[in-house]
Amino acid sequence: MSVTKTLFPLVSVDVALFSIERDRLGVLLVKRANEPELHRWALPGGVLKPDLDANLESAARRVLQAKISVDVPHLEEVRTFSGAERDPRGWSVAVLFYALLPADRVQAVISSKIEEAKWAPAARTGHRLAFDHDRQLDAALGALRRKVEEHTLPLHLLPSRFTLTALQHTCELILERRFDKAAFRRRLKTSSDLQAVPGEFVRGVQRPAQLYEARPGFTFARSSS
Amino acid sequence: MSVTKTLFPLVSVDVALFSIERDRLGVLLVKRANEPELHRWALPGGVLKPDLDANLESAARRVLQAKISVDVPHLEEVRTFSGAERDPRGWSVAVLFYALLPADRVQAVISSKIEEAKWAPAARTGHRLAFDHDRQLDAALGALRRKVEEHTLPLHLLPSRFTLTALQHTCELILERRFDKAAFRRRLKTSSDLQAVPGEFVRGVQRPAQLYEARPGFTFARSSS
DNA sequence: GCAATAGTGTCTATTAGACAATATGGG
DNA sequence: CCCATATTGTCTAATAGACACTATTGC
Repeated sequence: MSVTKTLFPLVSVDVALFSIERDRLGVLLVKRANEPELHRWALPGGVLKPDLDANLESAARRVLQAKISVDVPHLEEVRTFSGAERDPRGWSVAVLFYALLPADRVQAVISSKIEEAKWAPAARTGHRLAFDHDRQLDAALGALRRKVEEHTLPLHLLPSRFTLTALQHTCELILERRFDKAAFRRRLKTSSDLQAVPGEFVRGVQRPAQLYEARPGFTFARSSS
Repeated sequence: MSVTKTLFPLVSVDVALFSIERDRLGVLLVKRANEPELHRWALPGGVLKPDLDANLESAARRVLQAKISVDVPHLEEVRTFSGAERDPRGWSVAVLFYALLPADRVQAVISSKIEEAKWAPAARTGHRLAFDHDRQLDAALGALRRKVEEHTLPLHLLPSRFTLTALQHTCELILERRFDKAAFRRRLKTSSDLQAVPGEFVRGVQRPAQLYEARPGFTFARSSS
């Protein structure tokens, strides 16, 4: 093992990519094609390349592009995972991001994938993931839920135009909890995140439902500084 | 410049150490003793040493110990700052933490310091800090304020025993906003974070004030996962 | 008693949840 | 008309802020 491995940590990014699929909150898993942890399911991730990446967030976008050919509308840092034990290749730092993908682009991801990939229920994947990715997924899901819990709207998980019922249903899938319809809508009325699309409705065997879209400038990111 | 510099990023940790001093929220600044940014005030920080550090949080603790000989009761990751431009030495990743120091240990830090250090008002230091540390301090202060805003008690900024008035005053200094006394105390009564110390009071020219302490197991950390 | 701060009680405005009522298109 | 779902209204409980009141000590 070279000297650099003990003096420089391995820096990588991992991404928990969330979307709504099969009426649940799903996370994208990829099957590892290399040692270590060959053939085990994992969050998409990759090693930072300073010559290619402007910063860690760019690295995360590059990884998603390389593994599953997808551009995501929202990407946010969660936290780091570090130490000598988490990866057998040596002392490593993984910077975890989560990303949101609109539900209407779920199929595109699977069909354009480069490596073997699949959607799994975010809360219970049914696999033991590679490395510390089970903990990472827990942390990413916790971060997403906290945001929605504090009333930030996960609009990036929806098509560009959506009904209030669809939005409520999305929040319910994330938090695994039902909301009261009247209270939910009352809150949205006083929010500046949404605007109705005049004259646009979804029709069915019932009263037409008004379509809404995100106000220009809407962002899921926290008002950090 | 060696090849390693372009293949491996420089990984370092920076710490915004907060405390209450001179009746305000202070942050500890150290004067840089080396190039680059020689003699400029900065957040204490240092390069990760995989042979010494179990993980990034340990690295942050080691840096505080080395620069100002202090052990902090609370340390929490904020986010990363990364890219080729933030440090003239090359592509770098800085992992930012904030730390809380009890007010009764403020003097000890300054007197035991190894490098030149001082406390400055956290919200307006009065300096342009080295590298991107102005942005880092903004982010750390934002993270601390969000926590207090969502009703987490910054008990690590107080002595082990304190009055409710002192606790309220600390919160007010952090958020730069006054609270209503009755509402503040009502909230604390239903919280499980505090317990009265039976028979312990602070006496003065007024009615004695009950002393409180943190319940065993209290933590300022977020219930992440 | 007086000053000073500790600690409590009360009123009101706001908000969330429960639940019911009304609206409107397709068949 | 009937069904299904959209959308709105009402009642109530919980909570936060404003403000005032009472309590207890040193002097």
